[in-house]
Amino acid sequence: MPRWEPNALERLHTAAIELFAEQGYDATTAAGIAERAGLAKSTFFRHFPDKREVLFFGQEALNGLLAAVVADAPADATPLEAVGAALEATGVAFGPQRWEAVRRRQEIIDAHPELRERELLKREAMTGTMATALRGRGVPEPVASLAAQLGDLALARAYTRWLDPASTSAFGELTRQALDELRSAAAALG
Amino acid sequence: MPRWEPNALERLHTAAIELFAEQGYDATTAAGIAERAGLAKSTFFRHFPDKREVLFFGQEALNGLLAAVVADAPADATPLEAVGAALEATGVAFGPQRWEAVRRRQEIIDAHPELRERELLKREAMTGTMATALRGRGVPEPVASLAAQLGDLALARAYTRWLDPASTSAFGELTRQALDELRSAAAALG
DNA sequence: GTCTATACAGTGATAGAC
DNA sequence: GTCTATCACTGTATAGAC
Repeated sequence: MPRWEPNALERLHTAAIELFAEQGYDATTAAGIAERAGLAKSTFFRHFPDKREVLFFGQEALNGLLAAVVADAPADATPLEAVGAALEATGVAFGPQRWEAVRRRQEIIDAHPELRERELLKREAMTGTMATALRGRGVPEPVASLAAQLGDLALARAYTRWLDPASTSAFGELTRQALDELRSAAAALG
Repeated sequence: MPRWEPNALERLHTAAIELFAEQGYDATTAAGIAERAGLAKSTFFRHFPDKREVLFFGQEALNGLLAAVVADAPADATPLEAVGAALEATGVAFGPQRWEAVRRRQEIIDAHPELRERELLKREAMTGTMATALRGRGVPEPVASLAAQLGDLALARAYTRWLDPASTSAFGELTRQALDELRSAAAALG
């Protein structure tokens, strides 16, 4: 029997979500999260570089997924088709049963500029990942960056629609639709 | 004669730049900046909401400029033409005599993730400003957001080139060139 | 209306022990 | 990998000086 319970990281994540819901983000301290998880404050900071990061748990995995899907797209796929495949793949994180949790999390982020900042950094990382993967496919600049940016914008628009209580479409359908709209708009721009 | 020296805000800004150059960003405290400026720590936080913000002094003015130029573009200008005019207008902040200061500032930002975050937030604000101004011209979504994003990407690419010591072009020329490249790439995407 | 003084909660880092 | 303990610094709040 170990001297401490395993899965400290996940317990901290869960405890944080609970406390944010109960007390709000600001009123919740890192020490309080650790306590709820049965750990010490310093243990929190060992697992998460700062308090904000606990809300972006799992983002790195999503990044790896994006890179893999873009890289593994058919050789004759256009840049936008490869990006579209990547966006659809992110749907694994946005099943119907996760809607409520995702919505609550996003409300917290939207209400706190410091969390908006962190979110933008994560989005930039995702966009950069897609651009790099596209260049790995031989797509030249500035096409790679542009396609990745279009993907980022499409993902953001799909995400917003998915969170809209009035919407009923699956996430994959929304990303496809958003990217289509943007491709048409791009073609009409110049 | 006033009981205190005027321009506290600018003095703080100048002192901060100096100390960042001398000691690095991390080793410089808000109290140290205030002391160098002949002020108290609490006065620093009266002028800047946090330590990072001292490096983004004047960003709001640039935002207002973007909005005005997009709004005042000729009635028959396309969305990208309006955006192009806005990007060229930002050139006032990037004259040759400011190159060294801008370069030093950017080196500090690039070396500190927390400053990268703040930079992304400012960029998003600029992009949002342009998109809103375009909608004000009657440009529908998602064209307005797309054009603004293209502008953001063009600005970023022009900025990077302008900071490249090997480059000699004026900022306005670089923005025009970057936006042209992106328009071509967008047309070729789908 | 701008600055100062002081006290305070919380973050995040660090060092040493189990 | 975790704990305790300590610490500098950030950022807020308050009350007051000029």
